[in-house]
Amino acid sequence: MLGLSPTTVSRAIGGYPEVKEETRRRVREAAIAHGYRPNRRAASLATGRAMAIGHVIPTAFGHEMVNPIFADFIAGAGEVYAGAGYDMLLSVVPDGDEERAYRQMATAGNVDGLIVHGPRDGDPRIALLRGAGLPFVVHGRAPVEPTDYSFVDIDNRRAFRRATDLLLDLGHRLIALLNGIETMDFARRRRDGYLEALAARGLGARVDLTASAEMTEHAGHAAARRMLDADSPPTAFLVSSHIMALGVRRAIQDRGLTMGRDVSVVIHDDMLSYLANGAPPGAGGTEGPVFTATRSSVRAAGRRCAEILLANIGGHPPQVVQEIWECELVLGGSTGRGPP
Amino acid sequence: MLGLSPTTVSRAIGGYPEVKEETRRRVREAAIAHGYRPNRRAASLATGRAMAIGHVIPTAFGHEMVNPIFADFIAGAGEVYAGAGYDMLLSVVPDGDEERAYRQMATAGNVDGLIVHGPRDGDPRIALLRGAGLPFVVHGRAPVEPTDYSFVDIDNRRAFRRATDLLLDLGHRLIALLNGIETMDFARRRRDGYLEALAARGLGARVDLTASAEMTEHAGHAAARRMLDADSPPTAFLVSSHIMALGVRRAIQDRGLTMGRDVSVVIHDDMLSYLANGAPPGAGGTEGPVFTATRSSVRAAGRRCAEILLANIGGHPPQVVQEIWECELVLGGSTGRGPP
DNA sequence: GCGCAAATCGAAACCGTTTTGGGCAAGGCG
DNA sequence: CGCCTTGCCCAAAACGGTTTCGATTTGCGC
Repeated sequence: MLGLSPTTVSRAIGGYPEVKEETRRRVREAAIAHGYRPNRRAASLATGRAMAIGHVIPTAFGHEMVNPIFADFIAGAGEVYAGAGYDMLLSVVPDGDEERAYRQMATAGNVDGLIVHGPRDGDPRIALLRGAGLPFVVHGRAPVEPTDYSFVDIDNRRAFRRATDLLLDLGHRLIALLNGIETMDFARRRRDGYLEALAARGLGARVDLTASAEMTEHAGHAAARRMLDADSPPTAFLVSSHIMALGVRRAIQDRGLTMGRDVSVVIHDDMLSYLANGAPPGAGGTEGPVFTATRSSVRAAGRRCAEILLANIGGHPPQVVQEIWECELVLGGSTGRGPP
Repeated sequence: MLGLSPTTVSRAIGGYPEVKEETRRRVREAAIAHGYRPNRRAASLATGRAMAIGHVIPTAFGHEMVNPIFADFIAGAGEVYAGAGYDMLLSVVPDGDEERAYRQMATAGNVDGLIVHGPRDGDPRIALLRGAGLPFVVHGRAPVEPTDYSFVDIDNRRAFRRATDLLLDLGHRLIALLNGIETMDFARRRRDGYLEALAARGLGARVDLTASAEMTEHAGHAAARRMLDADSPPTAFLVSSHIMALGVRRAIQDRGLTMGRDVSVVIHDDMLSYLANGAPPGAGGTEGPVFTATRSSVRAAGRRCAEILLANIGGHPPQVVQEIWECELVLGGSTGRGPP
């Protein structure tokens, strides 16, 4: 249309210096006027870069459950991708097929890198990806101390150690732990922190005061109800997720008890956007946090993982970045002194 | 490696008939032995089909909010894509940039179709996509009666009409509506159903008993609290989302009232996997629903949208499929008789 | 006016597939 | 034996860009 070669058009749009400014302007104008945009697939083929990042999100641990933190994590990562011109490729797979999905993404060459979510015991994915030579960043980390890959994680052990210490300091002795499924690394570490705090005061954990389940409202309710109905019920709960804690609160109220007075609750808060713990930032309220919580934004983690991955893809040599974030400990209305 | 041409390899793997069975076997074995997999981008370029579906998920309505129903919707759609060999391309964009994101996906040719989420007043996206000649399916529908595009929606008006009727039948007269943001089509229709039910009994809506906000726990709490503190507070709440209702329940309990006895609540339940309303299927409990609810699985909607879209892409001629699903009305413990 | 560097552009190769249009041998039929 | 089909395979042309290499023009110093 403009009497120019594909070469020049490509260079004009790509911002290369060897085209006259006026030509570039003409090309740009014609492009927007006619809605022309370079075909991503063809460009990818030519450059060898897919300009896309893959996320594999597992669904179901037996049930049809999708972890609600993904929405926020993905939102965070997505912001970064969008800013850098990358696409996000999502693969939703049943829990067992996960490995196949990773392998497929790695070899089919339609992503330049991967984010690995929630590593588990003896997770085969990391070895697999390292073998495939594809850059990746892990959200969380594998149980054995990793040495040579990038990850972003929170200090789960320390967070739950501090939370347990807080409850102990308040005078609680019967502290229940409502954890996620303990084949997941984060749940394992939280349990360790909990046990460590108890042991430091010469206390042992009572088996009937710990539960490990999917982090749903229902599971929280069921476990809390069972414990509250037993002999010598707990006076405090340590709960691994906000959503689970909603079920705990319901169970407490079912029994005619008041949270924060009769029973204390400390949660871990991922700062999900639709589930602010108290007034969300910017709402301008004076309302404090509902739950006392260890907290760390999963959305920020998504952003950070994406940044690290993109840096690893773009800039050589690939840097190994390992970040372990400290959680904030916020005091809310859900904790009070233990029984005398 | 096998002394075969690319042609034959392509046909062997693609399952075309003009290759000897024994050759096909050799190719297959060599492929898995060496981890060969056809490059998706090159294949896409050659065939003209991207083998990917785009989803644009808006973040923030001013705040940094990502709608929690996306996780489940996407999980449903993802199942279908995976089964058909399609990828899912996600674009997370700030609310205003949505249109640009759609246009980009449409013209860059890296998707074969799109799912449009949550259409709004005078939504430009539909016209835009129709112009681009890209197949799409809308989750929800536009306010003006659509004629020629596919969508899957629930009968929001009827659901809220029935819910309101239920509360009226129970003797409630002061019924509050806690709705989503009413520029969204679904929220508009729910309001219509609510008003229609009131009008049918000669009742008008009190402005101070309706609220329209982001569907967060906090917004639900704030609105319910405000209403409960006012003169002649409502005896029942109609709440547009489960999460919002958690805030309502908290507000009710803050006031020392009991949900289901002092104040009734009816919600709309999207059946999110991590937020089962009562015992999730398969849990084997005898516990009934916590909330009385109109309900419809958003995950099923995701599956259905994906099916329709893939059918439209694969089979010609493109069929327009328009489905309006009826919600189930389930009775839970959150509703009781109104004041005498 | 000449030589040389810089600016500007184009031709052609290439990315890794799929698909079209044969080619060649074997087999069936008259 | 010649012809036609069938079975199996390959060469080459797309697909729509990017990039390398080279050509032509322009600018500048002398």
